Amino acid sequence: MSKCEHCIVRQFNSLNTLTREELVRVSACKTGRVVKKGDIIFREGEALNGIYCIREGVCKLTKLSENGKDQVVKLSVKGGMMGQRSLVSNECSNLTAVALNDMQICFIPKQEILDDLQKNVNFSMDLLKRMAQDLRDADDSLVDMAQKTVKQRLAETLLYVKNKFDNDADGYLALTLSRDDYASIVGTATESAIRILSQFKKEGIISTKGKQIKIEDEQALKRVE
Amino acid sequence: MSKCEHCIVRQFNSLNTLTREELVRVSACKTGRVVKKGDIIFREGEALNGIYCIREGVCKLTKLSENGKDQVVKLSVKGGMMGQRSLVSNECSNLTAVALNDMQICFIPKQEILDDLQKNVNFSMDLLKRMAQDLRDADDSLVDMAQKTVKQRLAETLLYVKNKFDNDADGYLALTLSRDDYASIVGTATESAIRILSQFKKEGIISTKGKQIKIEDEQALKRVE
DNA sequence: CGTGTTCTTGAATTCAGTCAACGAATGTGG
DNA sequence: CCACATTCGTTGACTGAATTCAAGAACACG
Repeated sequence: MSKCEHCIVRQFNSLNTLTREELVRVSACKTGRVVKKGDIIFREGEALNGIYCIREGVCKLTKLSENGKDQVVKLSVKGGMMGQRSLVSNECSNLTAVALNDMQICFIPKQEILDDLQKNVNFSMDLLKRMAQDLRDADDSLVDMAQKTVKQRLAETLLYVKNKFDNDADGYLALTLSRDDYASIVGTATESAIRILSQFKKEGIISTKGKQIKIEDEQALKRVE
Repeated sequence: MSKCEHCIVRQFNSLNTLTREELVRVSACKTGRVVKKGDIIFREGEALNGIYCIREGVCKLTKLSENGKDQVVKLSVKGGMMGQRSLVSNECSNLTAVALNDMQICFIPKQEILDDLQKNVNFSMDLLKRMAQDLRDADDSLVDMAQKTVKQRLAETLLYVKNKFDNDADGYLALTLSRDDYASIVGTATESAIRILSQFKKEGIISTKGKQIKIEDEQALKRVE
C-alpha cells in the first residue's frame, strides 16, 4: 500500500499540514479499502474510531429524516476527509456515507489524529478553518433550502455538479447521479425532480441520454427563478 | 467595566479554557457595548475584526436570501460567542446579528484571539469542538428544512424555544418572538406561520396573549406531523 | 429472456405563498 | 394625555407549487 508521505491526495486536505515524521507515523497505522459504487462506508449512528481520506471516487453524505427519506448533506470527493466532525466532538457519526463511484479510501485511527491535533498547531488550525468553511456552506444551504423553490435548487445543483466535476468527453456531466440522488440533494420527491428536469429538457436548457445529463444553456440555469 | 477573569459568562464558551494570564490580556483589550432590542450588532458582508461574547440577552443570526427574505440561522444567547467562524476563516461575516432583547456584549479584537488560538491548544480544541457541534446542528436543521412541513418545523421551533428559554412566571415562553421571527426561523411566510399558530390555538395546543405564547400541550406538539 | 430497478408521465390532492383588507397594539409628536 | 401614524397580528380568497398515488416504458442485470 502506498505511503501517506508520497500520497498526492493529501495536498487537498488538512493532512498536508503534518510534518514528515507525523505523516510517516500516520502512514504506519492507516488502512486502505476499496469501495464499490453503492457500498456504504459508514452509517449514521455508527462509532467511527477514526477518519477517512478519499483517494479516489465520490460519495454522498446523507442523513435520514424522520419521514424516512434520505437527505444528501454533502458530496465528498477525491482528497476529501470524512469523519473529522465526529472525531472532534467524540460522537457517533451523524451521517451515512455511500459511494457514488468505485472508490479507494484510507482509514486513519482516531488516536493518531487526536495526537497530531494536540501537537501540531498548524494541523488543528487547518482543520478549524475547513470546519468553518463547512459550517458556512451548511448555513448557505440551509437558507437555500428554506427560501428557494425546488426548481431553483435543482438548477443550482446542476450548476454545482458541472463546476465541481466538469463534463466528460461528450459534454455530459462527469458525475452521473440517479434521479433519486438529485431529488435527495434538492430535498424533494423523485417525481418532482424528474418533472423539472424534463421541463428543462423541453426548454432546451439540458439534454439527456439515459441518466446522463448535458447542460446546454448554463446561463439559463443561472436565471431560473 | 468588569474583567473577563471574573466574568461568569465565560464558563459557557471557549474562553473558559484560557489561562488566567491570557484572560487578563484579553480583558485589557476588550470593549463592552450595550445593545438595544432591534439593534444590529453586525451585518452580513461586514469585516468583524474580532469576536463578540454575549453577557446578557438574546440575538438572532440571519442571512438574506436572494428573494429578499431573511432566514434565521441560529439564536445566540448569554454566554454565546459570535464571529468565531468569520475570524477563523478570515472572511467577512456571513450573517447579520440582530438583538431580540436588550443586550450587553463584549468585543475582543481579532489578533488577541488568533494569538491565543496559536498558543493554547485547549482553546483551539475547544473552539474546534464547538464548531463541530454547530456544524452538526446546521446539518440537522438542513434536513429538517428540506424534509419537514412548515407545521412540523413550527412545532419544533416552539419546543426549542421552550426548552432553551423556559417559561416566564405566567407560563408563557420566556423568549418572546414576533410572528415574523417565527416565520423567519421556520423559513416560511409570516401569514403561514400565523395561520398554523392559530390552528394550534384552536386545537388547544397553545394559547396566546398578544404576541406571547403559552404551550398548553407539549406532547401534542411533539406528535405534530 | 424474465425480473427488478429506474425513469417518466398523468391526475388528484394537499400544502404553502401571495395579495388584500382590517383590527389591535404600539409608539410618536404635539 | 390624546390623535395620529405605523407596525404587527389576523383572516379570507386565490393561485401556484409540490406531493402522492398510480401506471406504464425503458433499462440493467443475472
